[in-house]
Amino acid sequence: MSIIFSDKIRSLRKEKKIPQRQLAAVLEIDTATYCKIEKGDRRAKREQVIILSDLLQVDSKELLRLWSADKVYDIIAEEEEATQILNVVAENIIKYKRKVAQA
Amino acid sequence: MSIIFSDKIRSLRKEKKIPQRQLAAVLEIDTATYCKIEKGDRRAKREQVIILSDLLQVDSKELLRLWSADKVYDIIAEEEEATQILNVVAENIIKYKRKVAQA
DNA sequence: TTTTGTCTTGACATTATTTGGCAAATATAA
DNA sequence: TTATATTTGCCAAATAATGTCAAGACAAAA
Repeated sequence: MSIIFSDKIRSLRKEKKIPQRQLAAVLEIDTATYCKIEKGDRRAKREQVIILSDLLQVDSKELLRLWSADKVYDIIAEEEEATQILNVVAENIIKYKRKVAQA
Repeated sequence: MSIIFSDKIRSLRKEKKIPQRQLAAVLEIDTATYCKIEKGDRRAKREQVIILSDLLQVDSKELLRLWSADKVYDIIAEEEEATQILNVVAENIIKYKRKVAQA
């Protein structure tokens, strides 16, 4: 798994000197589970990311961006044409936006 | 589900006037399953994409690119910051490449 | 309209993947 | 050492994805 997201929350947590236990408690999950999230072994849930952004005092949009990026990265990391794939996606997002604008 | 990939194979198939039944046979799946792949209800497997590129006489790299793009699109389509997410991913790909180059 | 072949859909069982917790192990700090 | 924090392996439960069957829809031709 990728570490784009997990690296970020780990460094933020250490910065603020909060133990995993404490964040895990608020998220209502086991410490072990939280640990795995921070190591990139488990994926946080969307709502958890939002709660975390609050606890770690960081913009939730930024954290969600990294969280999504992580998922994308996992898909294309092994592909040789990773960058081209991103281009294809970008094109299609634009295409879709046009469609929506028309409607 | 997204249609970046499915639209492509559908138009190629129609161009060549091949019935779904025939492609399904080579892929050793049910016609219904193939239909769903072409409608974007089911995901083709990697090997199936390669077989398809052969049957449809198209570069397998191109088809795989669309196939991957589809998966990525599904993840970020609902996100408001879709484009920014792609940027984050692109940055991290570059970062990783640097690391590999160093090693 | 009926027939024929093609395509599509929904429901379902099967399989694969992901999840969270527990307990034990390891690391770090006091 | 003792206490606290983090990590790991393993399991069961939950969730998601897959493929098939059977039935329906659709289109072209007879």
